[in-house]
Amino acid sequence: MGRDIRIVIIEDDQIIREGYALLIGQSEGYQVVNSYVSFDEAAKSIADDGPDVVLLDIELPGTNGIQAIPKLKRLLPHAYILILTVYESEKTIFEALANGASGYLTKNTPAIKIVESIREVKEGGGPMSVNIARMVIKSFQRNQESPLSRRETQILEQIADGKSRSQIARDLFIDLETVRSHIKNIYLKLDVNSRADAIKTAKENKLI
Amino acid sequence: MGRDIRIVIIEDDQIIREGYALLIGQSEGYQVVNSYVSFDEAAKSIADDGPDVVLLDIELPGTNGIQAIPKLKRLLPHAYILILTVYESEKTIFEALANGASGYLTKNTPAIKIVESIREVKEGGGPMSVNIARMVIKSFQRNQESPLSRRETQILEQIADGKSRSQIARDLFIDLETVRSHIKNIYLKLDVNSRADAIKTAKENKLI
DNA sequence: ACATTATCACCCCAATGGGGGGATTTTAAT
DNA sequence: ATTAAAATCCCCCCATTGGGGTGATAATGT
Repeated sequence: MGRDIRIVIIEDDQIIREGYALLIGQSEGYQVVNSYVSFDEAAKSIADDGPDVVLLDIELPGTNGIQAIPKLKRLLPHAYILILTVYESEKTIFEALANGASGYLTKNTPAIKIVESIREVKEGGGPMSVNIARMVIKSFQRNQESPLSRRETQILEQIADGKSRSQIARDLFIDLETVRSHIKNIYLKLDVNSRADAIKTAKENKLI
Repeated sequence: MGRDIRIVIIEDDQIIREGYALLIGQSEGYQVVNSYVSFDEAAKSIADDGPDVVLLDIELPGTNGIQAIPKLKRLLPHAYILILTVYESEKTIFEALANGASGYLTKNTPAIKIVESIREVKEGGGPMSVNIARMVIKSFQRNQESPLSRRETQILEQIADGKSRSQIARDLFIDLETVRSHIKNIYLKLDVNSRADAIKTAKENKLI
């Protein structure tokens, strides 16, 4: 097999930081090359550490973990970033993933699973804690009890794609007035009176 | 602990179907209550089986797995659906999750992992194969080399939310003309000349 | 058979969107 | 310190759109 997986840990809590370092360092094929208490500390020399995987906490002094992700990406274009945190808010998770994190583990994750996830992420996987995976999957799912009919949902999707009434009419092979009528009914059902509000309400209720 | 987890398998390949049944039936706390070769077969009596978890294949004769998900949901509002398939196309995965699947495993998944995933899904988790998780996470990630500036990206997001120029101007505390100017530049950079095309191009390239 | 859904019609008018042509200042990177 | 990029703002034009009313009729499905 190849050389050790090089790991850097960024975590402000000393106990946790050293705990991880010890845990991972003991595992065959893993090498903790450095660890930092903050991103701001890490920024100076992490490029020289040349890690394959960065274990990153969210709550950090100074630059927080979310903000740190794109900066790390610039310093280490080929490294994978694995979030390891107690934060479980939907917003935080999606921000982390959108910013380029390759995995998201919560701190209750068993030690073996953490070590395993580091390998997984290096091999192109996307490790997630079970609760995180649930939230991620839920984010894909539509509301089953939508008040909108199929046609209305379809038209609302096109509206969310920025299409004008006439474009929608052309695309669906129906009359302009029909589109208008559908949109009116959508507004009625969602209790809104503009495209923007319709899209907002629809997204909030996962209708589209 | 509680009673056994009740499982129904829908899978057209006899070897695989019986293999799963045997594998899962042997595990402590798991009970395969029935298995079917297609959804159309299952539809008749699956409600009487009262499963907690349905293992569902995608490629099925008649109603395919994707189409079957919402129908299963109606027949079994409280059951979890776990996709177990060889299909790994992005479209299929997202359709399955959007339709209400609670997990997505590929058939190369080790036997132990399958059994574990059934429990996980019943406990509210969202099990995924590593390759699936990678695709799901990737779907959240933005294109790092966006040609758009921050402000432009922000404004394009608002456009995708259906907002008018004046609404955007109000929300960002800038002049209407500034918004106009930004939109012009967005159109230039994306080589489009309408909101709809801008949104389309942006989504295709994961700029928003 | 009855309610929902889908379709189409015509009234009005302010606001919008997109195509031009610019300029200036602030910010960031080198 | 220089310079490029980004962000801000200002005019012109005008066809199209979007939203508010107030309807009708045919198709669909439960």
